[in-house]
Amino acid sequence: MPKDRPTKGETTRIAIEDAAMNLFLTQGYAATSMRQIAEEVGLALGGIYNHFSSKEEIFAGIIIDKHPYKQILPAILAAEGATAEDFYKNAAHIVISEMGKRPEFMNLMFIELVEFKGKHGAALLKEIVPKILPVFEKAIKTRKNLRVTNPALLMRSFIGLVVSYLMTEMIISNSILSKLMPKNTEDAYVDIFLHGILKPVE
Amino acid sequence: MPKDRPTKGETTRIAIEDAAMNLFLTQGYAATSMRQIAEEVGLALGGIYNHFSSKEEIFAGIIIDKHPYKQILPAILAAEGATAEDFYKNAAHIVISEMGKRPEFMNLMFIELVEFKGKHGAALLKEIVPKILPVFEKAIKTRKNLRVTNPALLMRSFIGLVVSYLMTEMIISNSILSKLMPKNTEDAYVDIFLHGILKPVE
DNA sequence: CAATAAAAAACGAACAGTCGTTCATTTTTC
DNA sequence: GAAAAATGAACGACTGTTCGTTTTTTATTG
Repeated sequence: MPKDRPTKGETTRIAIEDAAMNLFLTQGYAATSMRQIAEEVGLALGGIYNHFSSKEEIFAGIIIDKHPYKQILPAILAAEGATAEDFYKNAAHIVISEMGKRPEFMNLMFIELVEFKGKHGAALLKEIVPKILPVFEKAIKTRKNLRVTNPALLMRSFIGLVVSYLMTEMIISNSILSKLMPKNTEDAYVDIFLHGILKPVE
Repeated sequence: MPKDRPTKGETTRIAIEDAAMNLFLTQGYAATSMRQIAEEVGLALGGIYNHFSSKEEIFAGIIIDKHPYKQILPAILAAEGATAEDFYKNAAHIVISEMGKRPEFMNLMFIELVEFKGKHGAALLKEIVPKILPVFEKAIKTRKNLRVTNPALLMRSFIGLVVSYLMTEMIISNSILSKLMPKNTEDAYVDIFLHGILKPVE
């Protein structure tokens, strides 16, 4: 059954989200006006309100529809076959590199936290968690060399690894600290997650 | 020599920063107006501009003057005497607990990233890094059981640990994931930093 | 201690915009 | 021909900043 071609309304709705996202990312949420969004889409100001009932609703739509986890998730699942060490190493590199390609999305999530205190982020998690958690559950069951056996904790620390790497990268990149960093910081950072900062007892 | 009592201007300047900080934290930066700040201080709108030349300058002043690292730093330095493992465990708990007492400051740094793309954060790092980096340098020199021997990397991953814990805590606290978390997540999280997620090879 | 002059601080009105949202009306799509 | 989409004007309110003026504070004299 061939998919119906999208209606005019659906096309416009997507165009509004695209334009608004670019403006939010480059200028911030509060600094972006509905007039700017309308102009970018090629619409009169009032026309937007046929598709979204408010500025906040546009933002919420973007968070759900445009988050890169939709591209990242299949890549993580494909990395599942290797050893536990390789799996986490590969998965971490995939996520960091995919998110690194779209550093704006970190900004989008920060905007979410600052402007809406996590309201829309919780909705996103509700969608993502059930899809990702089983990956960690399975990894724990099939791999015997994991110290961490709680799936939620493992997942949280994995997300924490990625978030903290990307966030410190953002903070540090303009500062004096970047000169002090070793090359291959990403590898070293992932390695700390895998092996910790301590030598094993001898 | 007794310290001169503060001048009227200094007192007012601090009052403005206090009022503005509370408003920025509860309402966000963009949503807070100069009129609100003035009213909170008990000042006419124009009076603020005798102390700060712009809204952004107020924010920059807050970042420098009010950041809790001034309270946290001495506590970290006091934890220096123990073993490497104890030191990082204690230090992490201190920072997490001190920052946890003021979760608003995470928000303040997010606002900084979103609104000013790290501009004022870099100024803060310039002040903090020279004070903290020696702690990690000394720890590496005097403790032999550290796998990580680059001070900047060790410091970054330590900051990353704290940031990622606090941030995932913020994100998760309203979501379904919080129900799945084990008790003592903070301990377990710090433990992953210390020992990694993998068992040592046997 | 008291009178002073200069500097700092506070006032309050005004400027020149921008903002999100609404709505009756017309046009386009289905 | 009914429903959806687009129009464009209007509303009422709020924005950061400036500036001439008045008041208060501060430091220096007698």
